[in-house]
Amino acid sequence: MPELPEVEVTRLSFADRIAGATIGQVRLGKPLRWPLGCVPDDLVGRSVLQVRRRGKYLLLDLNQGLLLVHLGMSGSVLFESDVPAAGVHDHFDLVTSRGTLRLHDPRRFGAVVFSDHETSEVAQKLLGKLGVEPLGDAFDLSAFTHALKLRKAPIKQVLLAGQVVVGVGNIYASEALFQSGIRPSVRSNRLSSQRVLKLHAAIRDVLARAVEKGGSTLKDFSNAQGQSGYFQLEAKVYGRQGEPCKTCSTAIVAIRQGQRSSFFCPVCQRP
DNA sequence: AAAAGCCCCTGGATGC
DNA sequence: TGCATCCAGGGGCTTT
Repeated sequence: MPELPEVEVTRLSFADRIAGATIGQVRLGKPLRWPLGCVPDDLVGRSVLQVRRRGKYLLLDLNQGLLLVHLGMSGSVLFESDVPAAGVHDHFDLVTSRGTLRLHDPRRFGAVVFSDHETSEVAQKLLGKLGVEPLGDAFDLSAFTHALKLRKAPIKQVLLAGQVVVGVGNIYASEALFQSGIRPSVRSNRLSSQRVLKLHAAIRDVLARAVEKGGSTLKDFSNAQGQSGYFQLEAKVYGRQGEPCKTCSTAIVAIRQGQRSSFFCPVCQRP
């Protein structure tokens, strides 16, 4: 499932190659989560300046306006000079002078949205409430500590909500909490400053290592060159319920939190 | 304002 | 073999 590392790995795998490309044609498949927000032909002739990332969104800056691309649950992007004929799950093709950018998304929770400006209403609706970038300088310990003090929900759900810190989805929230020895059910405002310190470091460490490994390919994630990631091989708790903890051999436990599964070691992660 | 629950979607696993 | 059911979860939306 694309979280920050998968989106960043995707970005890195095509940003340089698409920069400077001119859009020649746009093809739409089945509807995605939201409509494109402009007539496809309006994009023809514009050029792609650069590709940025905000949380789990890819931002394609055009010489006029920008495209916000979200991979949802099952999305992946391909950017090649020659792409095969569109399949039933290929819902967006941006044909450019340097290759075709294709969004493949079986479950169609993903989206491609055009906006005149990053500060426009449509863009702010998607980006406006996002928390800080965990791999950036703005993710500092004191602000993180303060933000967690203001929340009473379980820490796992506070991380997933993305209003304090972005990009941490179900896999990396479980892994970061394991690495910092915190049980997912602990209330955010009850965490000691010592534990917040560990969690802060663990989030950065887990996400950065996942980017280095090319992300996690649980099912079918691949980058824009079709390459899989390998971080799933390093998962300590995610998807390992009943299996022995790699640190203490205790069976990993799965619980439900907010319609999502959480995984933890009952010995290594204390309430 | 925060928190909790609902819903969108399809493929794969499971059960009868 | 076939069919029904459940589950995966990002995240915006609505309700509490």
